[in-house]
Amino acid sequence: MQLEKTKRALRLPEGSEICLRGWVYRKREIGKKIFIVIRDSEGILQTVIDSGRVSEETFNEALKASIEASIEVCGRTAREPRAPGGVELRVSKVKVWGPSEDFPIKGGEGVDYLLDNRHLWIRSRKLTAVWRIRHTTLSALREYLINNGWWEVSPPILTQAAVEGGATLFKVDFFGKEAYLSQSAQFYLEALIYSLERVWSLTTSFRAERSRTRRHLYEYWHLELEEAWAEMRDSMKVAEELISYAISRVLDERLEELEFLKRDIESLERARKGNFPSITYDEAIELLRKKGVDIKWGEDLGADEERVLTTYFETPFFVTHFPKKIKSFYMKLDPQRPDVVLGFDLLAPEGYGEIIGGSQREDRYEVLLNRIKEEGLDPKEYKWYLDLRRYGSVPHSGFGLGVDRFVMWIAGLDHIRDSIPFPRFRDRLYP
RNA sequence: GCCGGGGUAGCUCAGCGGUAGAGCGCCGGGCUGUUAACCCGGUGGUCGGGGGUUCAAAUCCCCUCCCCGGCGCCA
Repeated sequence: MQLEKTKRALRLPEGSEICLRGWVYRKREIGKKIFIVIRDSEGILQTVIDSGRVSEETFNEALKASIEASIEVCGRTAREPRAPGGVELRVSKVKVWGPSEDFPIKGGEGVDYLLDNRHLWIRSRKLTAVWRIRHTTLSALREYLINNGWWEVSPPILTQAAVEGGATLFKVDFFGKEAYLSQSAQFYLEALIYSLERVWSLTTSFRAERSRTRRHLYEYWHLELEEAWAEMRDSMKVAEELISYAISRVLDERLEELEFLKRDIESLERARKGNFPSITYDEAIELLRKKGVDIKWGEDLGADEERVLTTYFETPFFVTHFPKKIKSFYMKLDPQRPDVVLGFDLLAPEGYGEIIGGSQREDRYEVLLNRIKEEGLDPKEYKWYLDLRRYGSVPHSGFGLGVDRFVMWIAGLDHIRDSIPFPRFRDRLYP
């Protein structure tokens, strides 16, 4: 008999003889019949073991198949309106591969308990749907870049210095020297454009900031890219195409999973079309004041401000030209207005907030050196980074995408922890 | 780091000075079409930890640990 997957089995002709391998998702014993709903990587399917039609030995084997036991069942498919999905498997043979002790997750458990049992909870149907959406998202992001002439490179994770400030780095012992886990590959990508011009990397980034929000991880997946000869607007165009392409692929390939998660598709359908609006920081301040928000020019946009701005747009939108005081030293100053930088954020709608941060980089040696000094940083720490402006500097721009946040928005999750199988956040290191 | 909420049975919670409770789970029994099956019976506790007040503390006070939500930081 043919080994099948649950999802395919639903579409086979009635009476097909097949075997299924999977895990016991639900089990109901009614008198002389046992209903076992089997779960595999594709979905679920109800199976029936009827004591009148199988040997006593087979029936007893089915009795042993407790929740989450791994089993193999063989039988004949049958249309059955009473079964979920309209098809069930009438079983002739049962084999328990790995029995299961009393499974700790029954339904109704709290957040803390589920996180302590994350290694078991990740097999839930909800999280499985997220993993599938995450896979397609990652695959689409890569595909876009590969098909559009971007070179994938591999920057280091162990680094010597900070990209932005030093307070938020995880320190590790590098044989007696202090080393840090990378919080961004940006500087390394900037170095690599002199060889490959358009480069990207997908790595974990680390931020040792004790965040208490639903949008922060200490260890997160960071897609970064950097392009030579590109101005800020060029980079924004790439961001828009990249995001809308990935959303489009997820809508095409993961509709079932989005529906299972009860995701409202409307917002994604609008985003797949691109054409993200763009406003300047100045315009953002103006819009906020119109809505009665008390904010002065020069103040950073916080969560409350982002929420208000979101009400103006139904797609992701850009905010550009921030005051230089609230942004990093490496962002290029606007030649027309040296009090603002050529930086941009991309904010997702529905309250999901910033998913991309990028900028044109300062490519003039003297200006960059002065900016480093202005920020009270030590130029010696940035020696090699400054060198890049001494040997054939070019205008260049780039950005970083928070992959987990992006997945969180696509899947409509209410917490970033569920966008990744084993989240590192708060004080959680187990499992 | 700051503000707020909370730790009581395996799980979710009620009880808030006077003999520790419910639902679910689990175990046993019944049932040949269940959908988180149902019905009957059974099982279940350092009331997060330490100290104090009191005749008496899960309950009041102090210290401490842990969890959740929000802000800040950002992606």
